[in-house]
Formats: sequence, C-alpha cells, structure tokens
Amino acid sequence: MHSLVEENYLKALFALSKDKGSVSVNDLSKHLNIKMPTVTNMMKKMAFKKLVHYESYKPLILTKKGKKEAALIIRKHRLTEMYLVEKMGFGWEEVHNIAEQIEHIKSPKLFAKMAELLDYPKFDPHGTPIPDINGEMEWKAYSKLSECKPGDMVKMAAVINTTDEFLKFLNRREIHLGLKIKIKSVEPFDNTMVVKYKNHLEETLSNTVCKRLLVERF
Amino acid sequence: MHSLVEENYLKALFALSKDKGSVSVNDLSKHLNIKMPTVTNMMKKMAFKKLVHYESYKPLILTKKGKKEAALIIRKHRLTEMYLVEKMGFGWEEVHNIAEQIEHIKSPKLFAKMAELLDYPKFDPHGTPIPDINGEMEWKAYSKLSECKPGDMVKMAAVINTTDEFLKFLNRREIHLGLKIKIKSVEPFDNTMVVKYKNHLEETLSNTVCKRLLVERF
DNA sequence: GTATTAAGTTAGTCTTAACTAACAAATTAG
DNA sequence: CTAATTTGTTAGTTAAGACTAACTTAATAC
Ligand SMILES: [Mn+2]
Ligand SMILES: [Mn+2]
Ligand SMILES: [Mn+2]
Ligand SMILES: [Mn+2]
Repeated sequence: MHSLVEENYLKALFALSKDKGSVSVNDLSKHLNIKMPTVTNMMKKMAFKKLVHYESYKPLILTKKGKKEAALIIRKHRLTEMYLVEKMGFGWEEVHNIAEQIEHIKSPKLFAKMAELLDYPKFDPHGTPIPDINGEMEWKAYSKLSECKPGDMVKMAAVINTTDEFLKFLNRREIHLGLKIKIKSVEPFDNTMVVKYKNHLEETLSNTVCKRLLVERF
Repeated sequence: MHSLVEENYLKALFALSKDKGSVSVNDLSKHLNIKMPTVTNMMKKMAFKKLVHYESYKPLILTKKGKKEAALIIRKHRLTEMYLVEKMGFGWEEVHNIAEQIEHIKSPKLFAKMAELLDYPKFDPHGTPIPDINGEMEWKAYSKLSECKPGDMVKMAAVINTTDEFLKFLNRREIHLGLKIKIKSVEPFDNTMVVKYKNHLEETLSNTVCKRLLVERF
C-alpha cells in the first residue's frame, strides 16, 4: 500500500498529464508546492515501485499501474464529494477539502457502500466523471459555454477549475448542474455573454466565467 | 493542531487513565505497541505542548487540555461509528477500523453535520457515551450482566471490549442493544448463565461473555 | 553557435517518529 | 536490607519526506 504522500504525487501526476501524457519535474514541483529535488527523489522511489517511468532529464510518465492507482484515488475523492452533497446536504463548494482527506481512507467497504447508496453515480457534484472500480473513466463531449453562439440553448453539464470562490459565485447567480441556459448575445470586444435562465432574464457572464462552464447543446 | 500520531497517544492516555487517573510509560508503550524510549520522548514533546504532565519516573497524567482534546477525538470516533451504522447500514462489528481513520479528519463541519443528521446522539453503536462538543461525557450506572441474579430482567445497554469476534459472536446469537434478557439460572461452579430473550428460550453464556455485557435492570 | 537562462540532479541537512543498546532508578522478593 | 527484577531514561541510529546549496544538462536567445 502507498503512503498518503505517494497518493498525492500520483494524483498530481495524473491531473497534470491529462493532455500531454507526461509531466515535467518542474510542473509537478509547482503543483504540489514541493521543491524540485524532493520531487526527483520521490520519482526515483515511485519508479522503483513501478508507478512512474523515470529517466534523468526526461518527462515523467505514469505507468499503467500508476494511472490505475491514481484513478482509484480520484474515484474515492469524487464518490466522497457526491456522497457529501447528495446524502449529507453539503454545498458543492464545501466538499473538496473534506474529500481531499477522506480519499486517503483505507476501506474498500466504505467506498463500496457510498457507491451503492448513491446508486453507482457516474459524475461528481461538479459534473466531473467518477472513475469506475477498474479506474476507467471517460469525459463526455461537452462544449465550453464560451464557445457557444447567440441563440444556442444549452444545459449546464460540468464546472472546470472548481475553486470555492467560483462555486460561490455560481451559487449567488443560482447556476447549477442541469440548468438550461439560453444565450442572448455575445459582446464581440471581450466575449462577455448575456444569458437567460430560470427567472434570471438577463445575466452577464465574463469570458473567464464562460470558459469554466461546460455545457451540452440540445 | 496535532499530528495523527499525537492524537493516537492522546486517545491511548485517555483510555488507559480511565480508572487510576494516570498511566505508566510501560502500559502506554504496550497499548500502542511502541517501545518505551519512543514513548518517553513523545511524552516530553507533549508535555511541552501542555497536553500531559510529565516528570521523570512519575506516572503520566493528562492535563485538562489533553483530556479535552482526547475526548474530542473520541467524540469524532464515536459519532463516525454511529453515522456508519445508522446512516450507511454497516454492522456494529464493521465500524471501528473505519472510525479509527476518520477520527483524524480535520473538518469541524463534517462532524457537526454527522451529529445533526443523527439528531445529536448520546451513545455510539456499542452503547458507549459520545462526548459532547466540550469534551464532556458521562457513563450511566450500568451493571455487568455477570453481576445479575437468576430471575432478574435486564436490558442490554452497552458492550465493553468490543472486538470484531465478540460482536460477531453476539450477532450469531441475535444479541443487540436494547434487547430484554431474563436470567434463568447461574451455574455456581463457573458462573455460566442460562438466559432467555426474544425467541431464544435457553441460551448459555459463559462468564467471559457476561462480564463484557453492560445492562440496565428494570 | 556560443552565451544565458531554465530545468533537473547531487550532496548534505533537518524533523518526526520510530528503533536498539546501555545505563539508572524504582520496585519487589527473599 | 540487600539482591534481583522491572521500569524508565539517555544516547545513538534509521527511514520518510521535506529543505538548501552547488553543480550539470537542456533549452532559448542573440
Ligand atoms: Mn474535488
Ligand atoms: Mn469534484
Ligand atoms: Mn471504536
Ligand atoms: Mn464504539
């Protein structure tokens, strides 16, 4: 079994290698707020454990094993977030820090029970997919709200870059997953959008916000 | 804030000093499965933090602060056990190890929510009292089943020395908290009891078992 | 294509929390 | 009351995971 520290390195490697498939020591160091020499050392240790492919001066690549174990920790994180929101009544802005701790609990039974009580959820409270018990996960083909055109009718599907502040911002505007939104207009200068939803007849959203909202067209 | 390790020393000190009010380094060492020199060192560190009164060669005594912090960890442990049983459907024999981990989660909100959802429970699934938010707790004046006499009618109130094996033993005999038990006879030689409850018309319980069951007379 | 800058590694140090070996104090036995 | 045993302490070591300082390799700039 891995230490809590190793689990956090795994998660960071997994998150950062989303696009390129590999991560630099520097990026990992910045993401974890841990100095580069410490990261190098840990990578050697994790290479020995077959969690990561490591060669001096080369980018870091998770092994198949490393990828699966990372996904299983993320599964525990997201199941926990969903459980806290659905079964305990927490807001979607309150659950990340608690899940960050509970994801390290060693108890297959606990997470199996959460999954069962939630009826095997596919998404967490932020619309992010929950990896299955084998560590498999797939994103649906969502669009960013920022890429939509005036007249489009869309449904809120997921939030990316989910900080407390951003989620509270969305709360204040009553924007939540599943919400149907109509795009009224787009300011060509700065791509600010004017949208309409529920009883909000004219809400203005900056491009910064719109780039963080994933939607389904329909 | 204290480390997970310090929290476990606090709990052990609290548990072991139940009767005498103090603990020997030796007892603590055995209880935690940690060698005596390590314990001595940690006691000096915790004395510096005002969690324990430490003087060379003298018994260890928790400070008021130490006692309160220990009780608050135990509160988290027992709230968790109760939550797992009442809200998630775990058996009373399954929850201790999970609670042993969750008790270290740093999130006042999580435990406040558990308490709220459980309607501020006073006892855990084993009948043990849950300390309140100020670390205050009191045991009711229960008797051991082993101290009861033939003819007595009692109600199961709590289990002491709650190992998985013992709790599974009770499960097999359908013995649970709140159960009404009538003492039919006591074998004078070894204090074995013959008892009757629900549809169990004649169940024989060894003295070892009876000493671990706390009951209320009525 | 060399010089500068950025990224990565090596070597050595620190802290926490464990250990063993050796010694000292306290307790218990005779 | 002394001797043996148990309990507790001191000193020194170890492993994990962090750090800084110094050096090396790779990338970028001119
Ligand atoms: Mn999260
Ligand atoms: Mn999430
Ligand atoms: Mn317990
Ligand atoms: Mn309990």
